[in-house]
Amino acid sequence: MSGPPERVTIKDVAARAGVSKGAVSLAFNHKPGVSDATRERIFAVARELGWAPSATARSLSSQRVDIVGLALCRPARLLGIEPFYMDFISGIESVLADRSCSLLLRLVRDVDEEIALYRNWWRGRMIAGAVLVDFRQNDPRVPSLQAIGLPAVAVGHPSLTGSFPAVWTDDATAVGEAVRYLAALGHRRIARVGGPAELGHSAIRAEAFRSTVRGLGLEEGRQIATGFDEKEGARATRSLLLAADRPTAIVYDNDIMAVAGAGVAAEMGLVVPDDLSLLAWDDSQLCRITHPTLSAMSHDVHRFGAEVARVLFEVIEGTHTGPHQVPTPTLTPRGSTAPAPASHGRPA
Amino acid sequence: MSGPPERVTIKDVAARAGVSKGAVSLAFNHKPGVSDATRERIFAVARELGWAPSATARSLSSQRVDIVGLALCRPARLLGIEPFYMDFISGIESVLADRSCSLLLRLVRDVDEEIALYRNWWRGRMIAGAVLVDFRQNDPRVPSLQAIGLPAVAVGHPSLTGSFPAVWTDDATAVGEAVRYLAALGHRRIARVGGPAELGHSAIRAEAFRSTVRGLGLEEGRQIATGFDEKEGARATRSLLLAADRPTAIVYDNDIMAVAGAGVAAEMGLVVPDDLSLLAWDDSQLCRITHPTLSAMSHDVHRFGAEVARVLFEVIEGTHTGPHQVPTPTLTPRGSTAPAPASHGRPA
DNA sequence: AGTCGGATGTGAACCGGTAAAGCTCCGGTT
DNA sequence: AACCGGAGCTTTACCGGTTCACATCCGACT
Repeated sequence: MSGPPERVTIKDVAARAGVSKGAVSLAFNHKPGVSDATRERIFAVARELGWAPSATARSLSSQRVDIVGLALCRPARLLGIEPFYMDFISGIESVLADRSCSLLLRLVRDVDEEIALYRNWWRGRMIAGAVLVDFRQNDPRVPSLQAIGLPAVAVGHPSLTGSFPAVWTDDATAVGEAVRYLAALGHRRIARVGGPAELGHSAIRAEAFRSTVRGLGLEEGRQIATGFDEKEGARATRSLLLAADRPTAIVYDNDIMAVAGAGVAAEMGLVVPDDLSLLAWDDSQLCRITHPTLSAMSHDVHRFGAEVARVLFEVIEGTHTGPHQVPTPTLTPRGSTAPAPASHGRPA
Repeated sequence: MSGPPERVTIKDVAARAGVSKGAVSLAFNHKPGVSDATRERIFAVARELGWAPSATARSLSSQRVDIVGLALCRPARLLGIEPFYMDFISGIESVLADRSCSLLLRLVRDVDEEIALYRNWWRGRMIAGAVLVDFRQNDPRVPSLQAIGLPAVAVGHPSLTGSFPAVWTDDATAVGEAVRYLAALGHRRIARVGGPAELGHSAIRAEAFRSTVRGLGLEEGRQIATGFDEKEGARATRSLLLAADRPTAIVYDNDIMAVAGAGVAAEMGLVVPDDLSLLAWDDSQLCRITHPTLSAMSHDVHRFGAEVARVLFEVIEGTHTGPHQVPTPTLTPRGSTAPAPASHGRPA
């Protein structure tokens, strides 16, 4: 009956409005060269026919694309639960939407797959640029992607991101603040459950933790590197709490592990925060649904994403200036941190 | 120095390989018409020059796109924390990746924006099809998107999705199972904290809950509709537990609200599961990081997403057959459900 | 010897836009 | 009267692929 869809093109609009394709193009791109009357007429016809310019054709001829790419490389299981990314993505989107640009998302298994993907996307002119996350030390993406000239913004400390423009938070300072806060509460044995050792920011935080602890003259705090998920967070916590000289406070590298840690504490009969203080990172709703609520190093992740997107556009347009630091995470005390228990208290 | 990027095109490859554009195209699409020797040579040159066909140009001429769209309409705050979507998306991706197809993601504020977005994407030939989620009763997307002929697969009960092919889980049966399980544990006053009333599956679950409770001769169970987030989940739980005849078991419509509910119970001095049983929905890691762990109606969300993607391809290719039901969520008992407390137990 | 047919390619048209040059009026200058 | 400049369009040449009708060559068959 209706046969193939027979979709309407610029030619149909032009014919119906009694003008040339060029005129329609000018009108739709809000360029001078057509009178207001004609412009109106063209729009009316377009509306009537239900026409919108083909993004494909448009970007073929204009050599511009309004899609940016994001590849996420953590295991799906983990991505699902970590609130960080969705919030981050929504921040990116908030900026993209203004420029009616869209986000191409792909979950990949490893860095090689990620590099191959970006290469295909870029060479295939599918994306105008990309957002790179989860930098490791000597990240292989830096040379590979720089070689193909992919415009990209890197989320991570400038020391890790090569010549890609970086957007980052000052994790070192934040870790310092966290430790000083706990020390002020009288804690002298503080541990840290960190992310994977290869991840660049893990190393930065670990080093900051070590130096702050030392600077304050606290006991050398144990640090455990994990895979960022709840299982490893629980295991690390258990290991810390079973040690003879168990810590009175633990700092976590994300909120999932902190929640899991709270579960372990409960399971071992320790009362949070009386017996043990817990401090999460990447504050999200997750920290507020538990009982007690979790103190955290908060972070406006949405805004972070938005800033990343803004910088990406600068890169794409070639107007990029310097590196961009976004506000340092700040401490949000809630129910999971309290003065150290008396027996472990600060010596007079 | 290097001037503009000067990206390599099919013409460069053809010239270098000493053949015509057409030959290169044939070779790259694995079509007959070029000898093996020539094909090899072309591939070698392409590799040498770092060329990949432009997706833009390719889809302009072939009239096909390898991108599918997904618009998510819940508030970002909520999306971030709800593990469901990331898991769902990763399931979709697992199928898309095989066909080297990508996912275009956008977060929207409301249904109108969503409709406008899909319309633009489709008319602009940006996507080959779309995944529609969160159906409401008399969903406005059904007429609007059907009118523009968007190929799409609907996630939701067929009674809600109009003529869009549906992929759904049998929520009614699952709710029945949940209630029967609790009844078997001796609970006679069971409540339910549901999602937004407008959402189609909320209505379906509510009705199934009502009829199962009635069928088993239990007390009429209170049901509260919420906005799906942790605040409302907590509030609803509080309201249920403060009532004179408080329930001995509560069924939640997702896992976030269940976790929040557990927090409220703790805050009110009720011990889960001794005083109160809780049952979550959309089982995710979240249910395993709390203490006690949450019993839940589990659901292979990843596989669900994969099935959705498969059906979408059928729709796009016009080979779609019947509606697709994926396995009904099954009960996964954990630490948050137990026999009803004696004082509320089943009468002899 | 003549022809048929498959394998291997070529060339040009086309997809649906954009961009830049060109053409036409038309009022205002010189 | 000849000239100019700008507003308002039209024409035309791309963009980088795909596709299809048509050339060419070569061995085989009658």
